[in-house]
Amino acid sequence: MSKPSGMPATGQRLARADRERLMLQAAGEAFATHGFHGSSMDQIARAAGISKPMLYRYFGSKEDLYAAYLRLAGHELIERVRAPDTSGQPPLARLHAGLRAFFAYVEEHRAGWTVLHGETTTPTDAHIAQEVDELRRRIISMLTTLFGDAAFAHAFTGAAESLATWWVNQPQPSVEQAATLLMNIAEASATHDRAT
Amino acid sequence: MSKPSGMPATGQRLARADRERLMLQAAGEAFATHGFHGSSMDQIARAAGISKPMLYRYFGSKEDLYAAYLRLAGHELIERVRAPDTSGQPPLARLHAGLRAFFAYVEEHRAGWTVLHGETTTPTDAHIAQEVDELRRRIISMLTTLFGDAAFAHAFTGAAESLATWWVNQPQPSVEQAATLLMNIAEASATHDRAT
Amino acid sequence: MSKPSGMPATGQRLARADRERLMLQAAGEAFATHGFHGSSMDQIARAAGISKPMLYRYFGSKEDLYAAYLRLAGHELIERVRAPDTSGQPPLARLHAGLRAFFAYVEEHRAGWTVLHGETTTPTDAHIAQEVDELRRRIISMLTTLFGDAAFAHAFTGAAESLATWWVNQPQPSVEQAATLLMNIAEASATHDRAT
Amino acid sequence: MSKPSGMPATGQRLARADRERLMLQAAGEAFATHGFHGSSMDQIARAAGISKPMLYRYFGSKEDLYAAYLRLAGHELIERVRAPDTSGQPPLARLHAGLRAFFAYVEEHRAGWTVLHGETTTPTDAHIAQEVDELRRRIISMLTTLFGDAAFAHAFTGAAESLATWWVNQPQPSVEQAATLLMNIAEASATHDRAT
DNA sequence: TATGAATGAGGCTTCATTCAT
DNA sequence: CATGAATGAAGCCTCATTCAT
Repeated sequence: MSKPSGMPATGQRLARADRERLMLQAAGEAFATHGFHGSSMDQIARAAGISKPMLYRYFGSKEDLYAAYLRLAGHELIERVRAPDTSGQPPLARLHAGLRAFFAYVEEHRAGWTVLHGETTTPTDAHIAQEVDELRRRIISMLTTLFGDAAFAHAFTGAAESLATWWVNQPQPSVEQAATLLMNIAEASATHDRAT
Repeated sequence: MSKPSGMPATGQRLARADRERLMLQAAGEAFATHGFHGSSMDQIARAAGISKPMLYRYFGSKEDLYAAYLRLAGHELIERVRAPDTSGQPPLARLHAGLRAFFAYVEEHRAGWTVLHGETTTPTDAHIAQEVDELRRRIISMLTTLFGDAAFAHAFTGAAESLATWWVNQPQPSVEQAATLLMNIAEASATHDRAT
Repeated sequence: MSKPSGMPATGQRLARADRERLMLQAAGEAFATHGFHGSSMDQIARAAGISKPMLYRYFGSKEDLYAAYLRLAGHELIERVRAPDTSGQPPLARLHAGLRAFFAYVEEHRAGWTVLHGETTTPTDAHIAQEVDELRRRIISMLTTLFGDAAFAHAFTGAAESLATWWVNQPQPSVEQAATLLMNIAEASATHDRAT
Repeated sequence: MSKPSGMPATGQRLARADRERLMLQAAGEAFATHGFHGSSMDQIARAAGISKPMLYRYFGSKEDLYAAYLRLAGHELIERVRAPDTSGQPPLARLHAGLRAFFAYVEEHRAGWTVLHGETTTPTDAHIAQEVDELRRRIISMLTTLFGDAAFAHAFTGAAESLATWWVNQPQPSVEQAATLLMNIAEASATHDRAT
């Protein structure tokens, strides 16, 4: 019952939360690397160091496991983007902070981003696609308000996504540079629009 | 073997090219709708109105069929983008023409675009991913030359892709508007850069 | 390779009907011996000398295979009982003929009878139970008309079933004796009832 | 271990016998409702309000649990049939009493009867089948002695079983009527036989 | 004692792929 | 050339059974 302190049991018994985290991480890695269909429950279980039935006990089915991972990644991304306290700052400053947070998330959770992004373009499950779409829509909706143009919001989002995916594989990715690049687009367009 | 001219035989014998086109179209439709793993050779064969062994005789394997479709779509896209004779015009005018051609392609070949775009983010096969990447790289490389900035080129490409995917599902998509939006970004950024 | 004559191909290719018959026979043997849950599709396929996917191509699922076998057995039983031309004969004579036919069927198709009888008392599938029940109900309904007593009809049916199941395992089962025994019950009861 | 008297402890500790009874009842309900294969140890444990390892500690395995329940039901049935003191009465009077007791048992222990009857036709386990057969054989043997005809004894037993199973689902089942019906068969046959 | 947590083994099902006609 | 028929391999999922607390 009592454990040394702070650390999960060394044996096979882990606290539910720890186990779950482990499984999700293994699953995420697999999904990001081989895609949903390319990952087998056997592989994932082995990678997580547990047996298949555990996956089913915790998540119910392969699709549910996928959904759980996607939801986790989505929440983490949102958490991250929301974290910086930008209340009271002008819109573009808030955008800048959001972009920095976004790129930071992508850098730290490459698997999460890969799966999220993949789901955006090649939905695996209708039920899930909706949820991911919802996430993306929320972001785009915010940008639409900011820019006053839905089409531009979509373009801008795509720019961020594409840039993130490429940039994270660069030798020396710098969050600041990526964010700044997008800020330039945002500002320039704003200026341009006003000018036109 | 070869037929006199123009019209295919009325019987079962179709010119190899015609038959191939048929299969590829059916395959593309399936891949775009259900994804690679969601499409079975049985379905595709039935949709193409031929038997499964035919598919194998013509394409060798499911992955090769997929690759063939991808290559076809890629070629058509490139053809399209290259078609307008813009020699002698200034770079931005050429870009504008290219964007118009790109959006026109997406509008006309939704399946092709869906598969191409999907493959961009969720590679099905390492071997194939490379080829699609090659295609994308060529485009991005052109843009890099044009803009003088690889990162911006990636962002711009993502903007175009994302915009295309969203825009093609709009009630009244207008090629001109979409192209113009992106031109604004390109010009604004150019201006902005110079200003900064 | 070459076939004697009049006989289906000795190789792997059999006419659909022949194959189907073979599979059903193997399945019936298995179901009768180990029950539905005790029989695996692997076993059945092996016993039928074919591969598992064939079973699925022909029958769709394990339950459907079971249903198909049950239906076949049921039809054969009914065919058999209906076969003797007893039109114009008195009811008891017709009953006698029916009983003879029933026992003959049980003797010749032990597996079929075992599965049919088993399904009567321990339904495997609700959907199927209904069908088998329907069969039994038809028989009981006829007997009810004949005897003018539903309860007696049920008792009589049970007597026949139980007798059949036991009798078929006797060293020298004689259809005639079994049928006669039941006729005695039928006649005696009729007599008795009238007397009471 | 043993508790002072009469009432079980209020805590978790139940007398072994009580606990066992509880488990067997839950198991019987499950087996009667979903069959042997349709009942999972998880379900049974949950229904009994205890944990799975308890089931294993008490009964060893699923089959043993099943066997235990079958044995219990068998014993209860026999107890019941033997209970009426019919010593010194004529054989048919004893038969009548036995039938009444049998139908009463079926009415009160539907689950027990369902499982017993099911096992008669679709044996779950060879080892168990033998035991149930033994039970049935004892009854049939008695009847054989009574009627002087093994075949008739089997038929009669089947009649009783079938009648019982049907009759217990009737709106107003009456033990007396069911028993009387079978007595008629018995007497009539006796009369008939003598007459023939 | 009593249990939540964990697993080995096996079953159903589906494909991509290939014979044999 | 064209195809219906056939299969090996693999994946998802469940369950009886057992640790380790």
